[in-house]
Amino acid sequence: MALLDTVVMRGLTIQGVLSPEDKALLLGLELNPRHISASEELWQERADADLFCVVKKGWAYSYRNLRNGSKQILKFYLPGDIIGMRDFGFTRRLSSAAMINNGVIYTFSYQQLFELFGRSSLAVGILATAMRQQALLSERLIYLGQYAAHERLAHFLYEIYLRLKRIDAVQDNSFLMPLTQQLISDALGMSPVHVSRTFSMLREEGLVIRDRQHVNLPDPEALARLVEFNDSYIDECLPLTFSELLKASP
Amino acid sequence: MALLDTVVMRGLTIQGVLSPEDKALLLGLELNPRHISASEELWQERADADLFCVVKKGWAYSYRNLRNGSKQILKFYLPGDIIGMRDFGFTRRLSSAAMINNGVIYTFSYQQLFELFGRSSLAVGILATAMRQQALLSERLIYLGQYAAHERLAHFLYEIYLRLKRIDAVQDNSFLMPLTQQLISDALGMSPVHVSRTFSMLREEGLVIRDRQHVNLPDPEALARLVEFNDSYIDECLPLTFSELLKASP
DNA sequence: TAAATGACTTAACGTATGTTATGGATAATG
DNA sequence: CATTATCCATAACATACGTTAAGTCATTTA
Repeated sequence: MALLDTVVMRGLTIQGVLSPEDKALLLGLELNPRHISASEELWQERADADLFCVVKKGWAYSYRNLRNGSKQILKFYLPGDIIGMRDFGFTRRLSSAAMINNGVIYTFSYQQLFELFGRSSLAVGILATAMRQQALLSERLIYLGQYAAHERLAHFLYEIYLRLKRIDAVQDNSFLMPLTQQLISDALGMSPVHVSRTFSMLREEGLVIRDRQHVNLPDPEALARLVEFNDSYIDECLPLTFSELLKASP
Repeated sequence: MALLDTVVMRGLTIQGVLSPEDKALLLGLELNPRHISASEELWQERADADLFCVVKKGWAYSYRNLRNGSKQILKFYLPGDIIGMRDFGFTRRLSSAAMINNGVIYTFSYQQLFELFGRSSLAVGILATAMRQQALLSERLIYLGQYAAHERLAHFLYEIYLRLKRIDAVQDNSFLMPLTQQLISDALGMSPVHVSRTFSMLREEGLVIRDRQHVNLPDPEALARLVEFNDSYIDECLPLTFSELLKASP
């Protein structure tokens, strides 16, 4: 019932691509229906990520509480939607989730999902990559939604800095960034003129020194303090539980 | 070399969870290095989605051109990043992609990715679900970045409308939406007061009638025309090529 | 029934950001 | 070398949106 009710599984079923064994697998999953009352939390940010749910009844949403007191909602979940796939491939939740009104959900452990993959480490790795990309995207969404121009630009530069550092393209806190201010403005949802203004601001505060494509961050940690940087989404390792499972399998 | 260079594969390798066969599989992939010059396009929105790439050298970006002449950049790609996973599970590209400076990429067909999954239809289905979720998120990012309040709200309402229609929760263009304006404001990145103002605007234009949780869209198509609604990301079927492949396999 | 609470509307005012314009520096082109 | 285009900085002005506040209506609680 439950997992088969979800949108994609329905798509697969309709097209007849699910083998009888696959269907049996899905139908054989343990069903744990939970009744949740309005505004009750399913989990909090940073909690252990070990399960996902299918909404049977009611609306839910996932969100991030921000330092400045505001919050950004990432998604509303309607009946049939899957909550919590986002965190597959991470050890901890990247966002909180809560019911909006009274409802019913079915929960499934990541381990069950894992077994659906036939313990193929490649498939798991690819899904985890995809989820990490999504985490980057979510982070940008949060910044577009909730922060002012200078915070968005600071966050952007710090993200680029971290990603370049991972591939050894940063030396002495300097790196090459082949982007025009026009491109940056198209990414951050602001006008090119305001990107220029904002760069000037950051320069005056001694946070960013830039000459054409050469960018220097005199004090990256100061930038990181200015923005609310969630470094967990950069982390590149699969949860330990996964590697244990994979190693244990034939 | 190429796929193994990517971030997650590196993670898997380090943790020793990739079996020798998996590694052989990855190493055995055909390598098609392509030299791409600055600002050359990799593909355009709505082109056939049949491959993804790994960036070896240079920067690239994916973006959407919008009706109002602006564009929203979804992501910058640095060496080691994978471009084009986003569209796995769709028949056509949801966004364009282009190089920023001169560079080199390796291309892989979705078919190759497909075979890495051992043709497990479940694994493919789950990845496709995940990619569809990501598409929804991208769409929201685009709206947060580029559109004014009334367009964001209109887009939001139309998305909810479509999603509810799919689960038969719309009757006579009316549905129940258990959201406060506070929640909507947290989702759309605007103040609750401005959500109210914007609802008034849409009401005066005869686009949205609302009484508490009851929402009526007298003319959904008019709403859809107001916003630039990309309905391809709602479509729930796997590309036909995939189901053919799956059916053909044992 | 009265009081209190929460959701919403509308108004007044302030501000961050968009828009348009101009000039200067650098790079590309003939 | 001259010319042209591109990128960037800064200024003046316009506006969409945030903030604060006050008032209405419905719902809950006493």
